[in-house]
Amino acid sequence: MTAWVLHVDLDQFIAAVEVLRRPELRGLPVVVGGDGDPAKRGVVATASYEARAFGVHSGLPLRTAVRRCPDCVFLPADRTAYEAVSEEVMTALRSLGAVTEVMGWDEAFVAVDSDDPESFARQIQQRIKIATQLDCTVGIGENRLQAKLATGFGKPAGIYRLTSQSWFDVLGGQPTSALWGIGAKTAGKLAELGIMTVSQLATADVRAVAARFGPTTGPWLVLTARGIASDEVSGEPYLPRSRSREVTFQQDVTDWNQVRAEVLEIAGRVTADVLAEQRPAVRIVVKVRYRPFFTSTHGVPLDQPSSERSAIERAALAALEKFTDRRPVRLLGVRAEFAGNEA
DNA sequence: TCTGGGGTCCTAGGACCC
DNA sequence: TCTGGGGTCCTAGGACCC
Repeated sequence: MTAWVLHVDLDQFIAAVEVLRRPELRGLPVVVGGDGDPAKRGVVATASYEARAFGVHSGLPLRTAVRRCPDCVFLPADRTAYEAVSEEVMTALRSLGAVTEVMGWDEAFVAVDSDDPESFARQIQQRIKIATQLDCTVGIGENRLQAKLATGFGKPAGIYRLTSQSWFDVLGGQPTSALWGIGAKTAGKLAELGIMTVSQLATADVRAVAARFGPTTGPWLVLTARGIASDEVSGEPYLPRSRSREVTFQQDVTDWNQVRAEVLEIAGRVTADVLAEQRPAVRIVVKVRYRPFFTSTHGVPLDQPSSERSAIERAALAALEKFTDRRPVRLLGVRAEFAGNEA
């Protein structure tokens, strides 16, 4: 028996949920995001494969998406619906009895001891399909990193195994940004060091990378390129570190009295989230995004841990007072932070 | 005709203490 | 007298991910 990590990833989850409850959309280019009006500020949350053929992808501004695909069906994001289906998916997954760590609405890691992990992966796909009619892809690896990256090679609806044996054959020549946790910025900095590919990063001088990225991140980058990572899958309940709410205004807010009023409104919603969490907040952070797109944050600790609306509102206003710039505001956010998890 | 919303983790720099 | 060095905590920002 060998210990494997499986990464389960639902295929175009949000679009698939929408098609499920509106079967007439099947086969059409569907774009979900914002409140469904592509003339407004907002970005694409998910695009169906048909919509992707028009160059529409997640993160794309809705206004750009509608220009690229005027015939796409635009739908509002419906968190409640996705959370409900996600719950069904994860329940089906857990019913197989393996340790399962949920990573979001549409992703989970599963720990499996088996000589035939592909067989277990097929069971996962069948169980989820029966429970929800949804397709998923399963990546198989010796650790979380390998499993996570394997999934990308199995889509859609497939199974793919990536191990230390095959790691460099599959990924060695790929750009460093193909790795989980390396984005455009880090790839750019690595390129300045002459490191372009996964193989080059894997064989790079750790000290040189650490000098550029710090004593924790540097060695982590090199290990990641070698396919080395934790194989731990936690079945413990998830404890959030923070809860936040934010709003992008359709028109920038210029009146600072209105800014204060909006912060109070958002703080009220955050309070509800904190109460639902049944753990007191210890710090409140306010985020302001000014026109055109400059973002800044300021926070204040609470005098004592609290879930009281008045305390959270007071702290949010105190944090807001730290902002001296009165330029027009396009986004406001309020975040409540919980105490760290003591072992 | 720009650039959502909800999260996590790491780093750098200043404050503060001995 | 013109200034050390280490450690820790806090804050703001950066980067990444779904």
